[in-house]
Amino acid sequence: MSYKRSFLMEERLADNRQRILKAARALVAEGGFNSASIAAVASSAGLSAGAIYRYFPSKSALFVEVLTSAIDHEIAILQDIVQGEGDVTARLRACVESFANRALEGPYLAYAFIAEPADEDVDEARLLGRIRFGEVFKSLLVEGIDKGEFPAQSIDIGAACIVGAFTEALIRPITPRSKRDARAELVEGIVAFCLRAVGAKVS
Amino acid sequence: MSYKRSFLMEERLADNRQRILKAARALVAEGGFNSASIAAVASSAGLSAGAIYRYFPSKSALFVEVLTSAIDHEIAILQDIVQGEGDVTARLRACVESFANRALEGPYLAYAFIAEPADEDVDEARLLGRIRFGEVFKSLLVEGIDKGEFPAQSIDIGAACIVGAFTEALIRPITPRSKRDARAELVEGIVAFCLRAVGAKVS
DNA sequence: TTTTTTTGTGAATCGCCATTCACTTCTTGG
DNA sequence: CCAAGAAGTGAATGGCGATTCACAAAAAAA
Repeated sequence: MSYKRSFLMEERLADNRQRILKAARALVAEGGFNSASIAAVASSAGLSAGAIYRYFPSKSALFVEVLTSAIDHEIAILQDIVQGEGDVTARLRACVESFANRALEGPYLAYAFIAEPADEDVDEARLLGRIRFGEVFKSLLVEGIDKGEFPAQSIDIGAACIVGAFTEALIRPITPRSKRDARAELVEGIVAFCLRAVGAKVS
Repeated sequence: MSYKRSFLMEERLADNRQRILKAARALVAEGGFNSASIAAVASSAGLSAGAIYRYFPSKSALFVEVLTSAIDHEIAILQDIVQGEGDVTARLRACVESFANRALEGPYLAYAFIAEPADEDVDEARLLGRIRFGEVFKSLLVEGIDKGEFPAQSIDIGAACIVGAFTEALIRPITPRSKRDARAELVEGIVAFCLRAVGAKVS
């Protein structure tokens, strides 16, 4: 009597959902939120506009998920580095480098993470993401100070400043109309700035 | 034959224009771009919506002007400090303090300067503003390195990072839903971070 | 004062999308 | 194969707010 989704059906549905997310991510990545209308996402995912609403209650819910999962991924990478080996200075360096490099890959996506305005809900997710990035750096700062690698300093402010510093330095090249060469130099410059800022010994 | 505006008329028109700008600024300052619809600006300036278009060709033109003139003002203040007395370190400190303090006064306006997304045109103006802020810090960095107060370092990146650092540190408290106490501490923390970052001697 | 030009009004238009919905197409269970 | 339920479609709807426009009020010219 009652309808029961076959395994294959379940798969297909799940797959659709993924495809929607992926399409949305890709659109944001290459053109910012503006170019990511429901219609565009739908067609790019090979579905109709209406179908999107079988998977997500609203546009912002969709993009919150896009953002959040991208951030999750990013944070996981950073966490790995933080929990890794080496002195705190080296790990801080690695975090900044890693983040910066990835940001330089997908300009718009990073831009969207960081700066592009959108929905209230999406913005909230973004803010949360920043805070989470901040936490990662906070933990490094605490450890560094503990081990005497860094001088005493305000943890919260320092963490926010680090996030802000590389964020801003990235946004200029990230921002639409500009080439990005000298990537390595840029990243190195940012790293150096951050290390000096926290008072790391090896500059 | 041809119509010629009386002096009083000219005055009144100029005054209207100013009132529109002021209303727009005020609205942005207290509620961000969202709450600054043409209708709102108009009524707050004591005019009809249609009238706005006699003074500005479009909404974005209006807001570009709001933003630009606010930034001009800000830059002028910083320039003054830069051209002032004292060693470079002290002036850098003064710049960061000054900017941060003013940002903390009018949360939303600063937020709008820095982060709130809007029109393409407005964003462009914002980007330009950031670059201009960057210039100010660049000149300080150059001077500081020249005089041996700071170690050699990448000027452009350093300047961008400074702008980014205090910007981010300010945005969190600036962002709508959060109290802001401990203002002095925050500002001091940011200053300290920036000074360490440029390698200033007195920390 | 009458005429002409400019300024001001605010309701109607217009464009833009997200969201909905009546309908079609596919799945499932019999 | 058929009936019932689920998924998918895409044109219509609806809301929002910038922009326009036919008209009214005010100011200058005659």
